[in-house]
Amino acid sequence: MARTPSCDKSGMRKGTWTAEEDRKLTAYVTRYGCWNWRQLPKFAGLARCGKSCRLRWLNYLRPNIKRGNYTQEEEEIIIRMHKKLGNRWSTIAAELPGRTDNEVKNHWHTSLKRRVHEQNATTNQETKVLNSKNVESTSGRDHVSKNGSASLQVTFPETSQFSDSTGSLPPFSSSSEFSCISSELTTTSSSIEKLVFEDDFDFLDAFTEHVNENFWSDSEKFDLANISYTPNETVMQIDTNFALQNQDTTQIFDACALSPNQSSSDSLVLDNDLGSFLDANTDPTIDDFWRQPYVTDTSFAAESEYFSTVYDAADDLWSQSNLYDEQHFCLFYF
DNA sequence: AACCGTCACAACCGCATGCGA
DNA sequence: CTCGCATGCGGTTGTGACGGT
Repeated sequence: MARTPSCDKSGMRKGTWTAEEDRKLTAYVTRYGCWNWRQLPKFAGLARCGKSCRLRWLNYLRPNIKRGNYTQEEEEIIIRMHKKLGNRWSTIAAELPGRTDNEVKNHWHTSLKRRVHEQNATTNQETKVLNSKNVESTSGRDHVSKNGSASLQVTFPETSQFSDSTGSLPPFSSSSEFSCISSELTTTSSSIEKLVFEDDFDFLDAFTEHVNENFWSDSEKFDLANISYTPNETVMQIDTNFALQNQDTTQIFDACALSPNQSSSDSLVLDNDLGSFLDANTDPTIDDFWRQPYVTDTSFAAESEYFSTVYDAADDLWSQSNLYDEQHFCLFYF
């Protein structure tokens, strides 16, 4: 599940992220945003490449990441969209709030792919059986039990799915077959008539929207009660225009508090001077995190032309805005 | 207890794409 | 238009967990 930490040629760490690294990355990104992934690890005190930081943030540390087992609805969406789009994992993941493309991809490869394959195999086999029975029987009574009940198995073409026009059927069957049992074959026939064949899984769209609508407001799944966060919006930007235009969206929560930080790995992160910015703010509380004066060793920053530019921009922003008050957090507070 | 195969998933890698200079 | 950089995306790999023998 985890990789053994190692270093590449340039001294960058690779492999499993430690709790300490997670803490540093989370603290930095939630405070300063992902303004430049390549430069970010240097300022965050991480001996990681920017790519690794980005991946770790997007796939694990980012707020509102949904973890744990997939619901049946989620799996149905994945199957439906994969059938429609193929391996476009990011697009598929976009339909599943809180799930990452990496997670969806893994889940597909580890369980859904095989399941779909088995279903298709079953479907093909049943198609053959049904075809042979059709040849043998002219009555259409496929299965008639001793008590008189009839079972009609309908195999759908691979590119089609069914829906119930009455809405009484579940949106998707866990099996590729639909079995309808009735005491009267005529009843069976009328049930079949209710089926609406479609070229795709469009019948699931409404269901999908239903899930999406309720997902973010379900405070029992996530502690969102006091969080104002737009999922598709970068939390913080070192961009004065952005910040000034988005003051209403700048309330933020302390992602440190939400960070899993549950890795059992030993803390192997390489300490360096660049990480010292965190030392003054270890274990901040949700209430006071953004109001704490930001004390850091900026001695290294003077050597960085980029950071100087950022500093100037922040200073300019500071003089123009009132971001640092009870309602908003402070982008920079030196 | 030791070995082995499989599973789950975090993380890496390389290529594609977008964008600004 | 071209180039270089940053980021996004999908394929693949590595590793711990776990169950079976």
